[in-house]
Parts: sequence; structure tokens; C-alpha cells
Amino acid sequence: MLTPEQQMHILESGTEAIVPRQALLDKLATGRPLRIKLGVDPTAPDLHLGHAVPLRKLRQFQDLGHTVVLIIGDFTALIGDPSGRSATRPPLTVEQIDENAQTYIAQAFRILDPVKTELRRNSDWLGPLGFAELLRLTSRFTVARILERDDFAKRYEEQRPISLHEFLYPVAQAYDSVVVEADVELGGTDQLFNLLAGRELMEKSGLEPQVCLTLPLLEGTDGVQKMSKSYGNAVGLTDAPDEMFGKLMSIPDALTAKYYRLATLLTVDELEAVEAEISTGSVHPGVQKRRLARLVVEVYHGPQAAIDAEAAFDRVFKRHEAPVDVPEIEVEAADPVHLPALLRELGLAPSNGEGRRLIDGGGVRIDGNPVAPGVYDLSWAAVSGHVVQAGKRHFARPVPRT
RNA sequence: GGGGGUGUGCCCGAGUGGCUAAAGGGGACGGGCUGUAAACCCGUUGGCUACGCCUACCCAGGUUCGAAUCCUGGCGCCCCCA
Repeated sequence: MLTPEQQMHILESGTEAIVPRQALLDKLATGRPLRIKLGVDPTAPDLHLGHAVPLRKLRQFQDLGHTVVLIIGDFTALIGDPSGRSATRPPLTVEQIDENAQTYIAQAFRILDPVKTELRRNSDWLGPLGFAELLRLTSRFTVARILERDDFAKRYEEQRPISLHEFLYPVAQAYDSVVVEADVELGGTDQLFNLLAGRELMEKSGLEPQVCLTLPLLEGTDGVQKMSKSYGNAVGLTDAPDEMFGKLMSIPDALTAKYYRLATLLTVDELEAVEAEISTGSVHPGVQKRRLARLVVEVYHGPQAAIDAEAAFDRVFKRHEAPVDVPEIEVEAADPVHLPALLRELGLAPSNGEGRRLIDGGGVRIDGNPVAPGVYDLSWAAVSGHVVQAGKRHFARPVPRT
């Protein structure tokens, strides 16, 4: 059993803030297994590396003997997270939420230890909550207090709409903490307000308040915005190894250290070694990033897949060869073949027009040979069974439909 | 309940009757250079087998030879007053 200070050293790594820090030390000192809460809303079916950041932290708690309470926000998902931008999210049906929850759970247990995890759904207690009870809960918060929340304040300032029900989101999340009697709750930095609301409500409910632990938001592969599927900059946990490797290689250099810290399973000591290499420049950034990509692929697909993914990467991007397994796609045989339409059928272009643009931009190759701009018709023999390439990384092999 | 404002392409944002498939920027995509990084340079950015045709400026009607631009009704959003 590690001392509270030793545990703290591990738990603190890669965190943004622990509020209050001393309270966590005190809780650790009791020696009992702590209850660590994480709430996730199953609003999208796929998890990405950004979601994995708190999951990894949970795993660290588990490895130190603590209990994880993973709350599936099947009820709060109906409210919708009031995270600022484009509010027009199509309301999810109960079925969609259920389905999302299933994949969510499956993916989460790639990281978590099931034995030390308590899985709860907040519809269990939020669903039966009556209006009277809701009034009692909401009376514990003031409008001014809720408006302090960053994104509410910002939206209010920018004269963008805030629906009344969105105010209830932090209330619901806080109530979750009361129900599960959390010792610690995790969240991204943007969650600090909600976490603190839980702390307050617990205290007012006569419970020992939870400690709030926030983790940095992981930027997506564009290096600017936080990782999100809707920004198109996400690395999915279920992405194929090659895909995952490629995406990781494309992150900006400046993010390499952060990714090491938040997306790999290296120990605190190993991380410090890597960070030293990066800051002194003793190892080439490209090499660092390769290792990062390998490590991450390894977490989700195993060591062999990581080695294969790197080999495939070299083949396509270093030696500019086609990948080993170019997908064969059946198309209607025609002679001549209208190339823009073919690109669309092969899934290499969303429309014929886009296909045309790709050709004119010099981005289309057949067996590695560029197609000249303005050439839209080719003989069937020239394409059938050959490797058609759009851009640097999209390949397909047309074969006649049988 | 009353008053005012606003709604343009993926996003922001010009445009007040024909020269507008719609300026400019961002993003995205493609090419070059590279380490599939960044920076930089160039090109493309509604659909269509395409010197043409079709669809487009919140929606539905209308005026006009002609509308993103004018009129009527509706819808969304914002602000002020209550």
C-alpha cells in the first residue's frame, strides 16, 4: 500500500487541478477505498482519445485500490450538455441513447477494470424524481451562481440563447454525486463548474463533499480545437490501427508531449524521461511521434498491430506505395469509364464534381501514375483491377460487378 | 403583451432590382516543399458525362421582362420595455 503522498504523486500527474488538494490527501489517509465518479453522456456512439483521458485517470485510481463509479448519463443526455456552440442538436431517442451506452461501456472497459467498477445509470434516480423534489433541489442554487458558469456567462454576454432547462444540467449532475456519495469526481477543465456544484450540493445535503479533479482537454489532430467528432479532428478508440497511427503522426509537434501524457499508459517516471528528451531536443521530433503513435495503437489494438501499422505507414507515406490491402469495390463495367463518377462510386469523392476537382488538382493516380488534368474518360482496361488513388491516403481497386 | 433588430454558401461576412453560382476571410480538400508536423507557395471549394443545363441567399406566396435584393404572410433568433 502506497502512502497518501505516493498515491498523490501518481494521481496528480497530468491533472489540471485538484480542488481542494488537501481534502484528497485526507481522504487517501483514511485508507478506505475511495469512490471515484465519472459521468458520461451517451450522446455519440464513439469514444475518442479525449474521452479516454479521464478513463485512464480512473484506471490509475483503480490500480491504487479505489472504486470507480461510472455513471451513464442516459437521463442527462436527454437534457443535452449546454456546452455553448450550435445548440441545435437533434434530440436523441431512448433507443439511440441505449445503443450509444452499450458501445460506450464496451469501449470504456478496454481501459477500466470491471471488478473495481460500479456501473450506474442516472435515469434510475433522475427519472422518478418528482417536481416537488426538483423544486427542493433547485432552491439550493441561485441564478447568479449558475450564471457564473463560464459558457453560460459567455453565451449571455454574446446574446446567444440559453434555454431554461440547460440551467438544470449542473443541478442534475450534482444530484448524481449525492446519490452515489462520490469522494472524487473527474472531469475536463470545462467541467469544473459542474463538479463544484456537486461539491456544494453534497455539503448542503449533509454529506462529506467530493473532491473535484479536472483534467486538461486534449486538442484534436488539428492542434487547435478540443478533440471532437464534430470538428473532424478526433482519433477514435475503435479506429483501425493504420488509421489511428496515421492520425497520430499528423498532430502538431507541439502536442507530442501532451499526447504522451494523456493518451499513453507510460508511468510518471517514463513520461518525465520523454518530456526531457523533447525539451532538450535530443531525439528527433518525428521519431518521438512515431513512438507515440505506436504506444497508442498498442493500447487499443495490441503490440503486433502497432508494428504492422507502422510498417503500413512507411509503405504508403515514405515509399509512396499502395497499401497491401487495397479494398476491392465492385462497379458497373463501362467503356469508356467516366472517371469522376468512378471516384464517387469507389467512395474516393463525395460527388462527381469533387472527383473532377481532384483530377484537375493532380490528386488522382492510377497505379501511382498521375492522371492529367482534364482527362475524365479512360478505357475500362486502364482502371479495372488497378489501384486508383485519391490524394495521399485514399485507395481503392475497382473490379467488375458480377 | 408592446417596441426595435436580424436570418446569405461548411462557418464568419459583403451585397438593396439585371454585369451574382453570389466579393473577402476562415475552414476543408488537392498539388509543391517535408518528418502525412508546423510555416510557406500554388490551385479548388453547389449539382450534373458540363463551352451548356439545373438548383440556390430561412419558408410560402406575390410584383416585375428580370429578385438574395421590392411587397404580403409565416417561422427562427437577439435586444429593450412590461
